[in-house]
Amino acid sequence: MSDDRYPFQEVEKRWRNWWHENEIHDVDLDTDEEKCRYILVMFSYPSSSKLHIGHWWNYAPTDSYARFLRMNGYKIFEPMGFDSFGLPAENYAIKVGTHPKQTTEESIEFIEQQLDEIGAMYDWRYKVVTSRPEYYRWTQWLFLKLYNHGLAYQKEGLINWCPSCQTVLANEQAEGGECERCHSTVIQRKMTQWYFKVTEYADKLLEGLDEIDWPESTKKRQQNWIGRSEGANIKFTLEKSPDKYIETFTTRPDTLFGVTYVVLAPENDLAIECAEKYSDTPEQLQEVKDYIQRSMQTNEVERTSTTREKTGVFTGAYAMHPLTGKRLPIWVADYVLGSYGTGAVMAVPAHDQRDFEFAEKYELPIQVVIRPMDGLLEAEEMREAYEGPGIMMNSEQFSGVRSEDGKKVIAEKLQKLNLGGPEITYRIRDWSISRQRYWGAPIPLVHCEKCGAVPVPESDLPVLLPDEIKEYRPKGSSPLGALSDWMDTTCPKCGGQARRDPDTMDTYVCSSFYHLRYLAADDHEQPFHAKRMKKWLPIHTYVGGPEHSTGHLIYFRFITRFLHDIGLVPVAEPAQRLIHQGIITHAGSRMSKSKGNVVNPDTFVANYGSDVFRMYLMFMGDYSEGGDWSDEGITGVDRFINRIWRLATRLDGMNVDDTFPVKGDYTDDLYRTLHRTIEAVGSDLEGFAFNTAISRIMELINATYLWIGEKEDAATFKALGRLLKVVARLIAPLAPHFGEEIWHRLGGEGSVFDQSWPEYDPKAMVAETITLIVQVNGKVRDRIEVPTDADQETLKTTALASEKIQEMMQGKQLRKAIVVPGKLVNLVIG
RNA sequence: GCGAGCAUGGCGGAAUUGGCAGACGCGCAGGACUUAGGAUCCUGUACCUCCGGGUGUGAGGGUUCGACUCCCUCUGCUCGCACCA
Repeated sequence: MSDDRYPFQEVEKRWRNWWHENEIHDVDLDTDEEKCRYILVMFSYPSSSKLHIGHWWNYAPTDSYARFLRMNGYKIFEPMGFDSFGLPAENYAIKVGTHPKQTTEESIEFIEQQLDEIGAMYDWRYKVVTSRPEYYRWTQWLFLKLYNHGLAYQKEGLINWCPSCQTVLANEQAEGGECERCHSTVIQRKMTQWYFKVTEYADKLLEGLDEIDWPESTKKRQQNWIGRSEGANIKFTLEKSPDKYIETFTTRPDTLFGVTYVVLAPENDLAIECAEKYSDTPEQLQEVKDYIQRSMQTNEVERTSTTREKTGVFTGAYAMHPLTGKRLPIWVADYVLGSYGTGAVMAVPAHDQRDFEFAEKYELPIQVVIRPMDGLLEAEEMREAYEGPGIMMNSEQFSGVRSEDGKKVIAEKLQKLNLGGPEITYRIRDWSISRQRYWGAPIPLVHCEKCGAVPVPESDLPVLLPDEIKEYRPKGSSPLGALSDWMDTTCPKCGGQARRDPDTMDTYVCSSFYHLRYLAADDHEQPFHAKRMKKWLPIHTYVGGPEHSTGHLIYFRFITRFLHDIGLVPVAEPAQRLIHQGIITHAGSRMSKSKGNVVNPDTFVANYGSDVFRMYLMFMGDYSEGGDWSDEGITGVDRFINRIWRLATRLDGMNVDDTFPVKGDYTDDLYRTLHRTIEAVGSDLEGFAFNTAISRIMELINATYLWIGEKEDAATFKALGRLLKVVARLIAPLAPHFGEEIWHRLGGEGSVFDQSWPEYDPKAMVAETITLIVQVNGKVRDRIEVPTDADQETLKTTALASEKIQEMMQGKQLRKAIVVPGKLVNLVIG
């Protein structure tokens, strides 16, 4: 390593210390400043003590963006904290055989140091750590608020159970029937659990999507996840017990006359009841029981596979058609889900493919009631269901009505008969939040024999998670349940004997309000800080992975809206703009230990420095698309930094004034490039286009090298110094230590991050001449220098006057000339 | 199965939204400096070529004076959703 190399080790350490000592990153949350922006990146969970490349990819560019805004005159709040409760932290503790509190606190300390190495502007005075009592006190407070507003409730129901993690999972954590953490197959279990009524907010969450600047794909995913369906609720009374009925939900009430049977989900308790009490053929009971037993054991993935052949059994009972009174056999089949709608459907084989397949298999009748607008439909000739719109037929007085209108009319008719009516159903389920694990916020509730479930009074919060626990490993029920000292308590209502709720809360509860808590992290008296929220919310830009689209990003919108509705938070939507980071691959595939292609940031930070490492990450590709890591590629950024370094060190000992570069001191070309670069870097950074921002600065430096050549005179150096002072500001957000170093080396006063972003002059970006492209029949044939302000006619005649063009025109006719001012002339000849 | 996105040199990737394809970087080649160069600086680098030019943005077609960009068909990859009634 030669002497003139940029000494990043010393420089980076020096500036980090200087920033800390001079409180450069401290933000005054109570400022009166108007221009304030809250920039947030999703916090990390300390599952070990090392930052991986994904963390860098997430945090460094976000920080660069925040620094850029700061230089544009904004006060920036860019906090960081730790999502330290939950499975990753706990599993790590179990792996190393140490108490989770200890491993978590140690990890946090290490990670904090490593985060510091990134050189981000975090103001650690506003750190949140979700596993500390001063934080989870408010997690519990939130639970009580939801409880008091009727949005937290307890019920027995089927839940997702991960046999390996030994805990309940929310639907969002068990997508595809797999545990989000360990990828074990999730099984269904009946348990009593606490739920938050996110379903109550389904419509509000959908509507809110229109107001926010989030990726369309993410909005779509949330829409699908919430899954709003408009339709009707229809009741089918039981033949043998007319006061009882089966409730179904359908989006196609217009097909009601085509119902030929009714299907119950195996989970529906009516199934056994029908077979037991209302069956014509009671001997089938055992068969029904066996079927239900079997399908309950089938796992979710298998059961919901679309390719699987449908199965079912007849219960022996019949229901009555609400309008015709016809007898309809009641079946049990597992293609009907217990968790959606009412857990029962009216089957219309002619107009629903699933019912069609089932009817074919079990030889149930197919009744056509909708015909296409311009055709006929015969049941005997059908190969598949007709699911399109059309005209109602075989539907008594409704025949001839268009199916779209029929939906409404039928639903209204049923409402009059008190046999149903219009209904909206959602796919989203209430959020189950009880976890049978140790490392989480205890649910602030006690169970009293006399009074039932009683919330812990707010003044008694936090309900501390006991440290003294021998066995915190999961065992199927909460480890806290075995701590009788902790479990036994008195009822806050009657003072009698009571037991605590042994479960802890899902960590998504912790992260559902952390963005609000950051703003009051120094305040231990109240959960939120009204004045600061008014100033700083909503989050201007929120950065995190797309994998949180239907988890955290729904919960944190839900909780923010809830708190807004009860008047505690000034905004309904937490984040105005959302940006997803892409995935960093290596050698073309995702990094994983098993593939052995994991890139360790520490190695590269040690060899090239934090700035070069973060800048190469940003240079690799589009932020939202990610990029492919290359061990060789990083040398390009390293060279680039050193090229600037060598220019700057030429000026050592020289006094550089603060004058902005003056036109005549450079070649016109370089001067123009300077202004163009300032403009482009600014707009690129605003749009998170770090890769092109960096390449622009590279171009400027390349042009500077060509301009300076061997020149060493004082005037040139003076001009170079002024130019580099602009470069220092341009590069500072991307390479903070380096930017600060260059700034000071050139005699800059104060932190470079307190300087204003350089201004460009639009006039200076325009050259006096442009290269006119002359095309013949769409192909480039000549390039001519012309004055920038030449009018269309001049451009045309200039093009026609070209020798090359004259040659090509020999014996041909000019048919048309398209002139694009400032760009090209296309001559159509033939 | 349904839906979305993507496909550009040896490689990572640009392209002001219909107007010079390949910016910037890696790699490679040549030159300069040098005891030396795996440092640095400069030049070149899509492909073919009879040196006139011709061909090129996954494949095929279309719209247009003009298409990486818009439309249709197909192929491949990535990611969602997946019996939601």
